[in-house]
Amino acid sequence: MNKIEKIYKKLKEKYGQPSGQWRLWCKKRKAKKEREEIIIGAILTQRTNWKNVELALEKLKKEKVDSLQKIYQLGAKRIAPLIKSSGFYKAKAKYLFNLAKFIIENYRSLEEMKKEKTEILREKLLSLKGIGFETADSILLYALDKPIFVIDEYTKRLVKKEKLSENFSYHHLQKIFQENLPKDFRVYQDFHALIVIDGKNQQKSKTLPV
DNA sequence: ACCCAGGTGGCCC
DNA sequence: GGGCCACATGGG
Repeated sequence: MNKIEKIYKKLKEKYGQPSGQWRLWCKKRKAKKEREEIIIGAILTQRTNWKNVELALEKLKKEKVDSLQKIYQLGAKRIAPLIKSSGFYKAKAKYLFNLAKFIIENYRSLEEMKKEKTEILREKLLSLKGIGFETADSILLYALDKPIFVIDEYTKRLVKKEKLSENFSYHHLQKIFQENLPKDFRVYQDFHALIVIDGKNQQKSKTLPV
């Protein structure tokens, strides 16, 4: 067992079977198992507290804007006021609309989208404005169950802490994780979820008085 | 009153 | 390839 796998095992022992915890942590997002909401959340959470994203998702739900189709119909201008709480809301409204438009016009549904080859899909997502590596990979992994490891701020902190690499470029870190783990989207989903849970846990203990 | 949060694009050198 | 800034809100 390599070092990466050991860390995965350790986190699993510490926090239990992750999917349950993950679901607990982002209840709203996973409870309904709405893949479209995962996609919407992936945009809204950019450089933003998850709490503020939740407020925006609730607002969208309240206004019955609960699908990519609806976002596509409404357009960016009408989406913007609904997602204010997530910050950068004018930009994010455009990004969301563009993404919804891309998916609806090219695939009509996520099931159809899923059939496209992962590498092609990734390229296409990355070509959209507002979708960078992390957002593209989050969509591929969590909304489409593609075996692509997501690198985010928490993952970088883990790499630093465990001294897994000196090179912190996105591509390099992604390569390290993917080469040292079975190519299984469930493993990637669970592991990344655990990294986030552990990261938030560390943050919390850091702010508490000693 | 500050400071931060699960990023991204545009511009500069 | 890397450094810096705008994008904006809600919570500690």
